[in-house]
This record gives sequence, C-alpha cells and structure tokens, in this order.
Amino acid sequence: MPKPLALDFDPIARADELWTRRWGSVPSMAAITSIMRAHQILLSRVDAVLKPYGLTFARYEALVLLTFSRTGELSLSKIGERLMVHPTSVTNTVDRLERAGLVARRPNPLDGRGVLASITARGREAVEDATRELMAMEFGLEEYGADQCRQVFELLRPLRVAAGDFEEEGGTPAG
Amino acid sequence: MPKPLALDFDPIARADELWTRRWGSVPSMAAITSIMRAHQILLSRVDAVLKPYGLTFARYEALVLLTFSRTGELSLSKIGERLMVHPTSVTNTVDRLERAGLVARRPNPLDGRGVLASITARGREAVEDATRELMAMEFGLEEYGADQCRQVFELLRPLRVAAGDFEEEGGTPAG
DNA sequence: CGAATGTCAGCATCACTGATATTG
DNA sequence: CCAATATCAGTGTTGCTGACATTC
Repeated sequence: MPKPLALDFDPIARADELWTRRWGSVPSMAAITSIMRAHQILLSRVDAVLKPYGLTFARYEALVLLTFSRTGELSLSKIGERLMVHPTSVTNTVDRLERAGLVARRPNPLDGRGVLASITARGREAVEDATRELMAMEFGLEEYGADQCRQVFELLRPLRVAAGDFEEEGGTPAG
Repeated sequence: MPKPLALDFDPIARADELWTRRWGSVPSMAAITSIMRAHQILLSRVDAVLKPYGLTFARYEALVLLTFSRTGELSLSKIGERLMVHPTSVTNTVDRLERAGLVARRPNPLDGRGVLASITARGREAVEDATRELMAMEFGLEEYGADQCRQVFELLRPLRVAAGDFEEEGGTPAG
C-alpha cells in the first residue's frame, strides 16, 4: 500500500474506448501510449538504482559501451553513433562522467580533431557494481520472463529498422 | 538516403552479444534498450507533427483528455491522475496550453481549493486537426498493423499493472 | 577549400524537491 | 489541526539549433 493513488481501471484501455467511439478504432494510439508509460516506469526504476553511483541510464550506457571496447576508450563521435544520441549530448555525458572521475578525456592520436573518452579504474568499478545491481532487478523488468523480454525486443525491432537505425543484414539475400 | 548515418548492424543485438559474453544472458537489457529507443523514435515522429500546432505529445494528451470529459473541463488533480504526471508538471502543461489559448483556467465551483482546466473552441479545433494528422501517420507506427499494435499494448500491460498504475478488474473474481 | 569533430551558448521540455497560500 | 490543491522557485536531464575553432 505504498501507492494509494491507483485507478480502478486501465487508463489506456479507457482512453482507447472513448477514442474508438469518437474517431474510430486506432490501435496505434494505445500502443504508443503504452510505450511512453513503459519508458517512464523503467527509467524511474533503473535511475533509482543508478542514483547512488551518480549515474543516469544514459551515462551508464556510455560507460558500458567503453567497457565493451578492447582498449577501454572510444572517440566521442563513435559513442554518439552507437548510442544514437546528439553530438552535444555526448559532450555533456562525457563531461559528467569525467567530473565524476569515471572517464578521462584524451586527444585522439590518430585524428587531431577527435577526442577519446577513456574509462578509468573507478569507472570500471562503478560499471561492475551497478551492473550487478541492475541485473539483480532485471533492469526493471522483474515481472517479465526471458521469453517476454525477447518478445519486446523482436516486436520493436521493425520500428528501429524503419527509423533507419541500421541496415538489415540477415534479411537481405545479396548486395 | 536522408540519413546516411546508418550502422550495418543492430546496435542492440550487438550489445546483447557482448553482454552475454561478459555477464551472461540478460534478455531484459535488450528489452529495456529497445523500449528506450522506440520511445525516442515515436516521440520524435509525433512531436514533429504537433510542432506546427504549438503542441507537444504531453500537451496533446491533456487536450484530448479534456475532450473526453462531458463538460470539456477537469480539475488539474484529475488530469495529473489520469495522465500519470506530477502536479507541478500539470501546472506547467496547463500554463502553456492557456498561454496558447487552447484552454482556460476557472476556479472549481465545487471545491475552493481546486482549479478547472476548460478547453476552448480553439482548443477543440486544434485537437481535431492534430488528431486527423496523427491518425494519418498512425502515431508514428505506420509500419505496424493493428494486430502488432495490440500486441504492444498487451505485452506492456503487465508492467503498468506491476507499477501500480491501476487495479486489475476482469482478473479479480470478487471484491 | 569543403567536410568532420568537438565545444559552447542558449532554448525548450520534463521530473522532481521543497516551500507556501488557500481551502475542506 | 491535518490533508488536499495548486503554484512558485530552483535543480538536474536530455535534445536540439547555431556558431565556432581546429584539423583532415
């Protein structure tokens, strides 16, 4: 009973009914609203876990990405490309991480224009600890099984493809 | 070819592989990342349509909600409850809508503490026009059919239930 | 020179905390 | 007096535009 402010009906299902009555059946409305709310719920759950580490989900993702690189460092442009975020957002993210001592900036020896973000020892510790906690709470999807999680991934994949995030590989036969 | 910045692989699938190698299989990671990205894509698509109306998706939702009420007006607290947003966010949303002449504030005659947000004629016009456009582009889910949209809704519903958004009705036999 | 990289200033949205005036 | 409603001030995030210096 921590949240007594629960409705006795599904607000999205209710909206869908009224919507259908007024403008006709529009299943996409309930779908997008569901995604918006799911995003809000998950971000809230995950950020609560990351807060003690001084991290947000966006910064955590950047740290993990660095962890995945062989040398522990990547150019800011590469980070933006992989995380699908704006260049100025990358600068901001790296600023915060650097200020927290989790990454260090270093000029790119292979490109005088570029800058490398290099994860520090403290950064690696933070990722390890935070990851352990996040895995324990299934990234906010505790109520979901592995199959349902894969279903979410598969169901939303076509949207990312349509948005031009990447080119289908296995799908195209040639060229 | 408007966006030449496409990867030749699925970044989430790639991350899932590396993740599995390092920390073991964690399907929830790919699922939450998919939801985050889907949210970003849809919000971008929908906001682009709403921009000419001076609306954001959040403000549009509030307007639609008012449209659904019999009298065209609701207390701010009710709006916050239905839209699941913070009281201060409701104040802000209504501020913008009021400034745009789409709603008007009125003291609640039934409760001296409360304030009613009342949709104006221009507000109704804006909702009608914007809705027509949004329906034409399926709220950013053009690539999805009705079945897939319903699947998204059903798949994410348990999360909203777990978050305490509302109480299951059909599920509980009595009480 | 044109393109790419990164930074900075500035603007807008949104979420939340804390304090506060008003009313039930 | 306590609770609810709404507002205000202020903080932290993120996303984006435009401008700019630097370098390929």
